[in-house]
Amino acid sequence: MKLIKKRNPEKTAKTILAAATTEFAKFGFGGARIDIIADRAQSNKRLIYHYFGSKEDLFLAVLEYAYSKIRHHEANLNLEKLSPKDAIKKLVNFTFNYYLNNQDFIRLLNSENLLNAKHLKQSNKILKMQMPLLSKLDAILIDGIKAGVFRHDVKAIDLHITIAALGYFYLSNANTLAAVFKKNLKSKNSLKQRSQHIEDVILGYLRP
Amino acid sequence: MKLIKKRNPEKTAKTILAAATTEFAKFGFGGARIDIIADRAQSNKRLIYHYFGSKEDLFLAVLEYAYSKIRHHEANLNLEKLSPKDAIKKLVNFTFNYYLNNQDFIRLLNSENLLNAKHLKQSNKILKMQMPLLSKLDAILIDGIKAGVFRHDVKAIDLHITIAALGYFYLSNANTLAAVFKKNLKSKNSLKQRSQHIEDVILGYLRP
DNA sequence: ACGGTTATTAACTATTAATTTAATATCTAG
DNA sequence: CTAGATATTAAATTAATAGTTAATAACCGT
Repeated sequence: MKLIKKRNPEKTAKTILAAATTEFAKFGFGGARIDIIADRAQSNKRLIYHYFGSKEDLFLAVLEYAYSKIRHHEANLNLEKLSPKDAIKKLVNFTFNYYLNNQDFIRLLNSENLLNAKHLKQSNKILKMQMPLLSKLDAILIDGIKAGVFRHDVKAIDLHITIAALGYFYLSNANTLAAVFKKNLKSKNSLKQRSQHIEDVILGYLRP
Repeated sequence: MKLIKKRNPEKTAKTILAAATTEFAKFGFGGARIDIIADRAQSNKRLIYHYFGSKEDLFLAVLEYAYSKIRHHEANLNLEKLSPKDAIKKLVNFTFNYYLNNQDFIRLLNSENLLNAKHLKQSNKILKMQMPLLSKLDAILIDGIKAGVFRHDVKAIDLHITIAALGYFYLSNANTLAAVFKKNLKSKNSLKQRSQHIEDVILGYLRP
């Protein structure tokens, strides 16, 4: 008689998703191994197919969950309560720190971009997630422009991408940059400096 | 009697390197197929091992060659002849356009970063390549600060990374951003706007 | 308490792909 | 002109690995 665990479908699926996140982040879509995900989840390969269908569908589930997490955090920043300048400062610092503390997210996105976002393109959940932040940012910029503290030609989507770029690139390319500059970009000191530089760039740019 | 091509070792190696660049850029290190590289180079799998040793060594050769190309272009910009502001403008626009016209380079770097730069870290050629541009940029900044057209707290390495980040991230993540924003970021118009925005950000930031 | 549904397990399969072996042809130095 | 070195080719090898099959156990409504 074989030993079979007590059933717990939801927990099993969640554990698989978490193990898959780690594995995909470490090795990318192609490099990730279904066997390893199953082992790490203390589960069975067959269950991955049972719950998620295929390696590709599993990867999409991982991506969707990763996006939902960052959007959720962003939604809780309460930027509305702050002055335009403080709101931008808070958003900029949050963004850098989120990437820093969730480098799995960066690696998942890099892997997906290498695949031309073929999984995300199929997702209908993703589309709706992004809009809230973008319109919030738009409102902040309008306020700031009216108050005369921001330059007039700034667009929300441009700024959003730029804020992301400044931290994301630094972290996602830290390894090649380190090889090229022979400098450890992830030391506490380097990170603090980068964070300050990013704030300076965004606020410096926004000056009227 | 089998037909065997006339010998041409140098051309063979070069052709393999070019085919490998395309293949690695398209599919990343893990996704690239030695068979396909051999076919595309109208060559033979065995020759890849003959000339390059292994898939990993081939990838490193591809990376080193890709870096040497961009550094070579940068070296020919003749920034010294321009005013500090014009020099920065030229560098910023060159950088974006180079990435735009050489997206293989971006994809190679993304793939290498997903592998924690394990190949580049072994390279001794790479180290020496980067320094010329960085010291040139440093000279430009010092001039600009003296002339009172640049802010006093700007550091060459920070600015260099930031200039790279603004274009690189936009292009490397264009596919996921497009999925999320439902917008084609690679249309002629979007690219022109982005290019202008990047210039605005850098020059806006640099104001004293 | 039992029968259908769903969760779980282990073992199998078919395929793919990096690397090697071994055979043959071309080149080049003396 | 010939022998050793190098370039080229085709085919074999070996190791992984995504996905499947089939068997069994737990759950749950009635």
